[in-house]
Amino acid sequence: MCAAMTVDFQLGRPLGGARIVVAMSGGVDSSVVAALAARSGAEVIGVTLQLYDHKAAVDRRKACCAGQDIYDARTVADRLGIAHYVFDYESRFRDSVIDRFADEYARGRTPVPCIACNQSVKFTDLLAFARELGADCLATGHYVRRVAGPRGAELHRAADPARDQSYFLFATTREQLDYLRFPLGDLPKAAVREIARELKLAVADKPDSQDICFVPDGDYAAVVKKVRPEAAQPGEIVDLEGRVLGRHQGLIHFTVGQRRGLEIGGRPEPLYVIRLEPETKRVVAGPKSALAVRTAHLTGLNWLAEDQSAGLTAKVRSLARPAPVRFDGSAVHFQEPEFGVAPGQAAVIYDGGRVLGGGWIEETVPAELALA
RNA sequence: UGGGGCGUCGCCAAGUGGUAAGGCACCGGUUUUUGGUACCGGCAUUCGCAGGUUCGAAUCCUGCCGCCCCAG
Repeated sequence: MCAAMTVDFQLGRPLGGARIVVAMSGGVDSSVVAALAARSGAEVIGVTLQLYDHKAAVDRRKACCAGQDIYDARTVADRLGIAHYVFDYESRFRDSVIDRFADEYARGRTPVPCIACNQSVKFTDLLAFARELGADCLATGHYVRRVAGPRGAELHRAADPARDQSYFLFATTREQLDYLRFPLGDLPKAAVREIARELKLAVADKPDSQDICFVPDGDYAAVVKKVRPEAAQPGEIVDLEGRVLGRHQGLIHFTVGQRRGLEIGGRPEPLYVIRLEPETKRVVAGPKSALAVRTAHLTGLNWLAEDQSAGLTAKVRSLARPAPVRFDGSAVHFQEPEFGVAPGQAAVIYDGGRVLGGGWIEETVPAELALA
């Protein structure tokens, strides 16, 4: 058995009498968390949430929390000999995640449903439920580190930078973080799969989840259209001077920074979506240089640290390398122009590996204007 | 129906006798618990059409068709 088989659940007391609730999605990661918890000696309760109609997603093996995944989670729980509950959170998920997702697109913004889901369904509803069960903590399979600091729990990037999911957790409150545990934050993905194989978990070789879990076939626009039919109005594609370049089949198909899908050729440089204008239904397109952004104004700020001093970095998308920024209390100012910063996305602020907090991007200031 | 110019992939465009560059668009893949970006790969046996010259033509000649400009 490898050393990783033992993890610290940071409970500050013997695990013998402890109770841990594990959020089990049916994937490898949360299955391994459940396994590690079961090994710790604590009483473990696995909980799986049914989030959307699994009939529509029956073939979505890569997604999470539909029929097959619930079955997988149960199978793992049975193998581990832990209790397992499945709860129907469909309506809650629809209200707080899917509808919000559609509303944002209808407003010409680009939502991050995974953050909305963590904020509401997972870290509010499920967390409250875990408390009701008398659990000492709620453990999840997120790749992020919870570090006990001098002033309480801190949120840090995962040890494996390629897997880090801290971007999706910026909105976690201190109170939630206090109760949450992320046993995988120190492990490389390969080690997690290794553990799953050693324990002969049926999900050991299950593909990683990707894309938006409730969107079949990657066609998110179809979901938006279904929820907000009026959001699919066609309109004009114009250049920065307002000249009409073409037409589009609805703002919901576009996001700031997007290149493909405009279907406008015959020019020397690629064309990118510079901004969306929901009032006029116009997509404004331009050269890459017009995407350069110097400042992003944030709303819905959440802070996990007291200190917001200089020397910070920020990410405006999960996969980006953190970029040096200055934060003035409501906006981040990029040292170097940042490209493809879309309203509706999150800006997450770091101090080295630690997540200090972040907010939702309300609007951005083009680099050219910022210089003026 | 005088003169001139042009017609090469969906768009722009190299190539003027030696066997079809490139860009944009599009398609596919890689990456990825958001959207997107980026990267990699694919994409005209054929050059308005029909003949002719030539070992060989998109490139030369002839005719036709179409478009543009200047004159009328």
